[in-house]
Amino acid sequence: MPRADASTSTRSPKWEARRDAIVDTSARLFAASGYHATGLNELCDANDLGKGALYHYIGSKEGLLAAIHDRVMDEVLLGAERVVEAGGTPSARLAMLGEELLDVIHRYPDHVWVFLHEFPALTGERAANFRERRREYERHVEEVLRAGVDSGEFRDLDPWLTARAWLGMHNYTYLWLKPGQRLSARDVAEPFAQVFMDGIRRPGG
Amino acid sequence: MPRADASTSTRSPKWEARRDAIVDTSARLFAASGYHATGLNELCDANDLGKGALYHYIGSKEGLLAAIHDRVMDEVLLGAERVVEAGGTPSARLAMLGEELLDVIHRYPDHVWVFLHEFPALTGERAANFRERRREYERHVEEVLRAGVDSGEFRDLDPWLTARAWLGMHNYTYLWLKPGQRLSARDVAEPFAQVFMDGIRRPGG
DNA sequence: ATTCTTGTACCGACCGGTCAGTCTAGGAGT
DNA sequence: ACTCCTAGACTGACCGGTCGGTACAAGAAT
Repeated sequence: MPRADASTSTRSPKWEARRDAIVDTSARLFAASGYHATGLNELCDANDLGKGALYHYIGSKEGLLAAIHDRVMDEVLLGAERVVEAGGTPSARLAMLGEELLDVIHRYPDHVWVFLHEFPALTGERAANFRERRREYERHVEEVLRAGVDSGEFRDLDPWLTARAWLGMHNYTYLWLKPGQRLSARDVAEPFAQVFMDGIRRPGG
Repeated sequence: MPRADASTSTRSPKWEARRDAIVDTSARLFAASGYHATGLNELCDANDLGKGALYHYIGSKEGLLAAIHDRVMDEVLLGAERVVEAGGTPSARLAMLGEELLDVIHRYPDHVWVFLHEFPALTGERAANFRERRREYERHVEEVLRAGVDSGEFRDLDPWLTARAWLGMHNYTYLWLKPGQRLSARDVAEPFAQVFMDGIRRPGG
């Protein structure tokens, strides 16, 4: 639940800012060509840095990939926590969860693209950490669905399976939901919520 | 609409069969480690072939990737055509479309994984061909939704956006829908159809 | 004021290794 | 004898990553 590396940072704010910029720029390259297909030299060119300087900031290529993942997961889990704090009926919470998720996808299209395509490239502890945070988010969704079934607001559905349907519907927008396009995050979140909510509400509700 | 290379094949049936086997085996490797991360030598080992023999069948690494894509798209479009031939109400057609799609994902989990993760690695004509066939399938979905709106069976929704919701919900199952697991394609298709259909049906229908 | 010290930011040549793909030579089937 | 198929040595490019060293700014010591 805390941020990726939190307060253990021993670096200057300037260093952190530069690193963040590198992460963002690199996410764009990875999204455009893929993680393995993007070479260190391309990353250096795009960031206006030599290899030595780049490694001064990122440690390793996989560290850079992990930083991109962390950025997305930080935002997504923060959104989920806001939903928990806001409370409300299961329907309201599910709708807000959708808004928050689509907002992240809309604001970080490159990071999300990389995360959905390249997560298998993470290894060891980094892979385990990522999987755990992803599962944590999925549990939030399942929890809301379970609450709705228990309260009778939703019909008697399988929370796990229904969560997968919900996640697919929303995550898959990474292919076409981009800033500066026709549709905003809210333009999509609303009709999606309407379809999904009508689809799972108890008929007599 | 026709198969990928159709009758232009000048090769023997034995050659075709061997090639198909290579495509299937390689799809497994690509799905496990990624296209760029899987080397030619690994492909040779897995297929029990030297580099010369492998290239006799695949032409190039990207040709192999394209063959995996074609296999999926052949099946998916074939399913869509069966739906068109079967006819029926928009609801019935959409449900059948879902069954067919999940059946392909369930039967070709590796191919689908590769296709959803690595399609940006296709270049030139191969990329254009793939995009066209993908769009063709998406148009099938939009068409059914439009028909449902026109007939009054579905409420007045945006066919394009709703098709994306439907596609996401179904395609995203590639992450967990595998043969030999708890859930069959039909086990998933049915509840998915129920959620989606209730979500888009006209209230008074 | 001036030298010295320290640490951060940075460069790019260079390392061993691996990549996709080619080529030569020959075995197997007809 | 001819075609089809196959192995694996080989090529040149490129890979991720390291390393020796430079530039510079901020203190500290004189």
